[in-house]
Amino acid sequence: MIRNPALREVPLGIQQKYIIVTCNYVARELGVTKLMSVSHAKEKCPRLVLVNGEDLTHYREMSYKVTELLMSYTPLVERLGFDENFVDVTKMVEMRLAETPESSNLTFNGHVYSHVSADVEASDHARLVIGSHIAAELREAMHSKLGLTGCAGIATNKLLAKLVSGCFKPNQQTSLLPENVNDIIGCLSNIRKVPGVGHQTAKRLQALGLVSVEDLQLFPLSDLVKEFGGASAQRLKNMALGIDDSPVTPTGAPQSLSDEDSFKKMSSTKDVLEKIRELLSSLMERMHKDGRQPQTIRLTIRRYSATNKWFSRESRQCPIPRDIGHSFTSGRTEDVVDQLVPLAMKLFQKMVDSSAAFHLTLINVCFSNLQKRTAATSGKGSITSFFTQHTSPRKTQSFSTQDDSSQRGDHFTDHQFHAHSGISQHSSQKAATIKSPWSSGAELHGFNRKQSSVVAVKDRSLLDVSCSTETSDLDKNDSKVKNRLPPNVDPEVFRLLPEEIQQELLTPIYADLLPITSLSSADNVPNIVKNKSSGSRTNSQNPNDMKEAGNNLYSPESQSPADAGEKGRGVSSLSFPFPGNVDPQVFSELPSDVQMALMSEWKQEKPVLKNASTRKSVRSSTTKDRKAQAKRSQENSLLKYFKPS
DNA sequence: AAGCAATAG
DNA sequence: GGTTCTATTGCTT
Repeated sequence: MIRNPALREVPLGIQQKYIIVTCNYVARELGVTKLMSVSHAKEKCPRLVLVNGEDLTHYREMSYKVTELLMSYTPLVERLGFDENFVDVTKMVEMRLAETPESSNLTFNGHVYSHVSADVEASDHARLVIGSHIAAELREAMHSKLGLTGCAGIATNKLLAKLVSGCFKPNQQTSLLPENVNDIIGCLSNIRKVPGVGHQTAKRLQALGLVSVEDLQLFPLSDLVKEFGGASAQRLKNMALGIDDSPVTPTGAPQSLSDEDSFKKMSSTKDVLEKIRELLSSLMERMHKDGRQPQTIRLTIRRYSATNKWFSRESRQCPIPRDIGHSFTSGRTEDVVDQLVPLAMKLFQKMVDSSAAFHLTLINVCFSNLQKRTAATSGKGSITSFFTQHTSPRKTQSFSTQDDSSQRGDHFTDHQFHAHSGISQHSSQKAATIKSPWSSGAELHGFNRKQSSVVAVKDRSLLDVSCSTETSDLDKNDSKVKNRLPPNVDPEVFRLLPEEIQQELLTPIYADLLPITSLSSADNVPNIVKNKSSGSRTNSQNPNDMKEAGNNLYSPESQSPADAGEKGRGVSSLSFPFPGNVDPQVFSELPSDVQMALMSEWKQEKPVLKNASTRKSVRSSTTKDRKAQAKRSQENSLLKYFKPS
């Protein structure tokens, strides 16, 4: 965050080690790009002002302030990195819709993908329109309360919200209509641009001859299954079609805190010890503010290798002994550090034979398995007290109401309008892939971050807001499955029934007698808005007026999936073990993605369902449990009853 | 539970 | 695609 307005007018670069991880627009105009080496940048722009961005403290803190601000509107906020958030605004949209008169002026706030927004018949997209208004409000709140600008994308699922968020860059927002889904995703020239498809996956796809999204859309699912297994294959295919039923899962407090440093060369045990002590000290300070206690410590290293195979990190971890854990609470952090250093050195020795020569290029120390402290001591408006408080009253909800997931978008801006006529597909794609830029706004700031974000600039943060809007049409296979359960049967109750009874309830014949739950009413599709903020803080903002945001959490409701699945095809031709307790008739009527998931499980490829509820873990359930729960409620607890015994 | 790969910003 | 500094999820043992 650049607090000094004067720096906004000067070419500025954020430096980490010998690299410019990001820079403002002024610098860009002078030829500086992200990830450029400092020496190269200086050649291009001798007057480039450099700011060290290795310490992420302020950036991280601002990042959480953004998430907290969004959570003051709804608990359904999922972080993606430090500068993006997905917000499921389905419920908010429904509430507003219920109280908006038929005749109100419905017009999109911001851009509408591939349309001139004023020309769109907004009444056909009431939910998305409301979602766009909410996104604008969230962006405005970020600006007025935190001094940040950013982008937002409003769509019916996370994948789409993210893709559309980058269409209009600095500080703007864009909504995606269901009829334009294929326009935004189908024309991506490279599959790599699809969120979730990284290098490795792209390589494997390329080996199959698939490069563009369209290639993937047209590729037979059965062939994809051979390469990736059922569950992954279906996920890939769905993504290529713009289908994403993953829920916006509240992130909550972080599950681990780590600190690392990279260097050209470290080859003495003494240096290693000093570095470990340094990393532990700063980590302890963070842990102290967090208020929780780690139960596990992990040390990671990266060794130099001539074969430029920078990759691979190696790590060793171990539990933190009880007694040390105790001094955590009361003790001064430096005392704890003194006790942890030898522990960490033991881990180091497990990986490196210090009697021989070694050459490290990075050391990372991580605290994980974070446990809440006993009530008395926590307190203070720390970040985590905010997140941990509501750990959960999340009740799983019943199927029939489905609300679901949303997506996100990014960009903030004050709205605008637009004019532009068709957005060129190509250019928009490009923007989308670049993604996270913080764009700085034109007027207020100037920082822009793009992909790698990291950084240093503390000010900026971003968020994605997702909201839901209309759904309609996609028939969701999920809905069909859900509909197999009598509407008045609570799924949680259902799963407690004896298996035979369950089977009976699921028998097609029986199912046909059941009333179809109301849902398919066309309007249940969720929308998602995603928001990204970019940041620079406007100048006179008072950074400390956040007070405790914490307490206004609403009790979360579970979400349900929103999108449609795709028509499955020849799943039955595959050979796989068919568990005896499964009725083939029932199986054949399941949506293809569910069939795939089950088959994967039977084949033990990719278990789709994780450990079912039987975990009585002592540890406070946090994000993970919440995710599992969200997923369960979304995936339909029916699946587990098909597991082979 | 430990370690690592993949993905992300 | 890699650079930096994180963080999460899901595999495999």
